[in-house]
Amino acid sequence: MFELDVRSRKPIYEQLVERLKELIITEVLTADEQLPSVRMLAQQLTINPNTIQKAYRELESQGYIYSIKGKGSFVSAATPNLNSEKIEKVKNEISKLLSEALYLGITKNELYKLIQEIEAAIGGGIDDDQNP
Amino acid sequence: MFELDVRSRKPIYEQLVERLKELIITEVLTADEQLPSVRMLAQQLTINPNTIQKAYRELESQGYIYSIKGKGSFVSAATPNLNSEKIEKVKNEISKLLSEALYLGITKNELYKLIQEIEAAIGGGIDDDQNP
Amino acid sequence: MFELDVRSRKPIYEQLVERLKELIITEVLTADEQLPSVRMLAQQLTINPNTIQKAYRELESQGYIYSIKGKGSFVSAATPNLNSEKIEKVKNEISKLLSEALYLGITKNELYKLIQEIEAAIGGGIDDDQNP
Amino acid sequence: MFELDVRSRKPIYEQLVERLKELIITEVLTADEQLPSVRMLAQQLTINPNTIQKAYRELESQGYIYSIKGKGSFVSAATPNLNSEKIEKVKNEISKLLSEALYLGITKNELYKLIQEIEAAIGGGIDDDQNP
DNA sequence: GTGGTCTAGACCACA
DNA sequence: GTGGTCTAGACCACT
Repeated sequence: MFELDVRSRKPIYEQLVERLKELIITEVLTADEQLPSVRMLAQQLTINPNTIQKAYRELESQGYIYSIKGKGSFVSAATPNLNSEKIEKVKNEISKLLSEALYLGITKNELYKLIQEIEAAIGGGIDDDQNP
Repeated sequence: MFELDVRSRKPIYEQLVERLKELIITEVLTADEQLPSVRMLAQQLTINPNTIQKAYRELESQGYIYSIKGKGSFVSAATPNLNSEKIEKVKNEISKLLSEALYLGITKNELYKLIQEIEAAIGGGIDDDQNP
Repeated sequence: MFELDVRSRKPIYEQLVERLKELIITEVLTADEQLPSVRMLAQQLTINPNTIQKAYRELESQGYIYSIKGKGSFVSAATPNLNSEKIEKVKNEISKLLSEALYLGITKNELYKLIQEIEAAIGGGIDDDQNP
Repeated sequence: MFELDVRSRKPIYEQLVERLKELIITEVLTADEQLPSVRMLAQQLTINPNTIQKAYRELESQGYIYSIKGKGSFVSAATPNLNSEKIEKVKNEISKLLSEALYLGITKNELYKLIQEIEAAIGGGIDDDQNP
């Protein structure tokens, strides 16, 4: 479920954050569902509990999960901390990657298809703007 | 020409790599054009020459530029290291960002518009599949 | 009557303390009124009795309630542990929060309004210096 | 400059965050000023560097400072990450404290005076809404 | 049992 | 030199 690459340049805790975000966004993990405990996950992945906690803390500050002392960590319901600043940042990142993609020879059609696929993967559970 | 943000979390050498990629992709820097020398650029940007060199090395390994000992660094002709592996990687990154964007509430239409804009900025120079 | 947010970072017992203080301050709970028993409240809120007890102990040590063995817990008559030390502490906390508020862009007028509102909610029962 | 209470219930790193916020808000530390390095401060306060870093990281995620690998940590220019959600939260905290203050016998006038003082301490450097 | 804090000490990446 | 990541292990607070 969590494939970590300990050799990667990307820090382990960031990989964890990414992976968990993904699971939350695709609703594999649903609202208020309990996440594996810090210690258990640490044992399972054979990494240090502190590293897990760092990931969980980051996810919490980004609004994806919430942690309660003595009880555990849980998935937040929908919308994370969304301020327009963050949205701009994401758009900007996408722009850069898209232009690189086009330069590398990925066609517009492929990109459109990509969006469709992603929407299909997520959209299922949520009412989207498909019926304006 | 090179606006570096010393406050950014992103390492300066990475910013340089990104910016130069951008200039190459948008064909502001054209094939076989000579890049400013490491020393000159370092002096101009008042940053450490090692940092410039690291950026150039990175661009070379990604296939965007090539260096000739004793002469300098030059822009590669179009298509950099075009292995399918890299394309997959970029697609993957885009997927992640797109799904996060949708989760954050950015609409499909906005994403389509983004693609259009980017294509407009680049498109002229590259043959795309716009007329299938 | 007691709306606890199990998702909050704030420990449940602290939420209880806060809520009970509020009820006492706004005189919903009046002097010498009996508080619900630890067990009843625990059952009603479906939380651990130890948690309730911890809250009651805290309120007692702060002078808001008093407990009589074998009889129960009761609201103290007005003025809790009114030592100047505590007043200084509260003032200090307020100062910090106010300066952060101003820094975040909340205007003085908003703060004044806040004070007015709170006084309106409480004021009736306490003699204030509103007519100097 | 930094008076830490290692015995306090409040975690050391939180005390640090508070204190640094205070220094930034009151403009003792000004925009783009360099903070003491993680290691230096750790040595000076005789606490573990990780603890300092935790504080710095928290301040960064709240938008008060920014850190650059290899260079140091610096005070952000003015406005931190201000979303309306956070403002509401601060207002709420203030409300609670104010009502407790009034209950403890602090008068409205004292509170007004407190606001004036704080404004004086901060306002000096910034143009406030005193001239509408 | 849960999460959270802190330390000591190692090693990496950046400038 | 700077910040950043990670580990091993201790101890605390909450339920």
